[in-house]
Amino acid sequence: MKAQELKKQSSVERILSAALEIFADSGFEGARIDEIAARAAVNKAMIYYHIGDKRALYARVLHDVFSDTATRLTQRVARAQTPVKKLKAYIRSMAATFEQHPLLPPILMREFASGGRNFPETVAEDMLRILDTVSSIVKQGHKKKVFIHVHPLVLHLMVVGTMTYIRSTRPVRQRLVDIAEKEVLLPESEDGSAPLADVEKLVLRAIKR
Amino acid sequence: MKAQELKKQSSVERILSAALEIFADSGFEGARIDEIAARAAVNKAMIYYHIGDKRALYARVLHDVFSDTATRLTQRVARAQTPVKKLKAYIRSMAATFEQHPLLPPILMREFASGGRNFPETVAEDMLRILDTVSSIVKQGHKKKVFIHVHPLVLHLMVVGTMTYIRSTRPVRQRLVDIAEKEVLLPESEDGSAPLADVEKLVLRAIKR
DNA sequence: GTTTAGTTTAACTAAATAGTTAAACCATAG
DNA sequence: CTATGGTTTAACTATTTAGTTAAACTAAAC
Repeated sequence: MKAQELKKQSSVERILSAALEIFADSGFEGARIDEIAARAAVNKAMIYYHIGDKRALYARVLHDVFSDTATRLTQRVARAQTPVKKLKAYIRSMAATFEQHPLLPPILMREFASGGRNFPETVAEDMLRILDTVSSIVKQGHKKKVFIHVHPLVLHLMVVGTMTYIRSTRPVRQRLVDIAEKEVLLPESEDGSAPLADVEKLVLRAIKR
Repeated sequence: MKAQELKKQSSVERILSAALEIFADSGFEGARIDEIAARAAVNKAMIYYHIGDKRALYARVLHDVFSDTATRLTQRVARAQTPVKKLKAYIRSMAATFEQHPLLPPILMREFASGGRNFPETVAEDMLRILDTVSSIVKQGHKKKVFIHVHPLVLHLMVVGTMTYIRSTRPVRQRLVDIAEKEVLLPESEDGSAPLADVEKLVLRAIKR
């Protein structure tokens, strides 16, 4: 690859990385283009030159973060044989997504709080595919008398809600520790994975017959 | 009460109500003082005169919304006798809070996404009291061999996460319906309460021995 | 009717903000 | 070395935004 292309790619990657962090931290409206440029160590005109305006930048960031989430989840679930295994595959796939994109939870939360008005269309379609998958798992499991009857949406929101809250509330909880020494932090090395094992265990117990 | 005081109170109430809606919809940074004033049908200088700057307004709104949440929850739980009844009391009290303050979920989600940097100190203290209560319920239940061992924080985030997601994702889900006729809306009359019955049932099943 | 204190307003200020532009710079081709 | 196209930059523009102020208005006290 030409040095010039590498140079461009480096700039674009730094811009996207900085944008993701700042959109996650401040939301679309609260994010400042100058701040993104400063964090990417580029002149802000480069953002407009390489990517586009603020909204185009945001859409690009969301696209990158959501990229293949639904596809990977549905494929992983398809490979599992039994409803219980499918459910575990679904939960683990969601957990892997958040593991790979730790800044996704705050972005999801803000978008949900805003009615998803900044979501690209592809993200909406991906959500439908994921819900279809969850619906299929739950219905199969109920049919085989392995799961109780549960609304797939409630189950999905329980899984996503719990995982994103565990991840996103950590700074707030750290603040609580500064107020009073309390069990509000989960073990450091586990905030990414072990609580998600808890989530899997609790969810399975919730719906298994 | 004097007519002048009534007039003032009316203005202040309209300002606070408009501010709550707009802070819920756009967050602290995304909210516009001119928009809040327009919605309250007041000149924006009145906001500064009666309440203060943007941050003071936000703190006031949060204070009003969080008002007594922790107190009412701890009192309600204290009145229950058994761990199972205490757990139900806790879940129902959270549900009642969100029922009474439907704009609280999006505000909570944004604040958590922002590390709670705009939370007043009293809110942080209230969260600790709530977590203490949940911890006590879970420990008593485990001691009496009614509940499995579960980290109280994970349980609490599961309850709050599920409830706030159910409430806050409704506009996004409505948009999904516009894309494809799918079961992504919960029954209209139930979006406030029946899913919360589901949450109670699922949570109980998750941790009961 | 006058005075007073509180409420409300139009107009304003200073700073912040997204976005643009012409020019400088740089790597590559010839 | 020169020309070219792409990248980067400093400076800029227009608009938005939070916050302020002096004056007008209003209700109540005297």
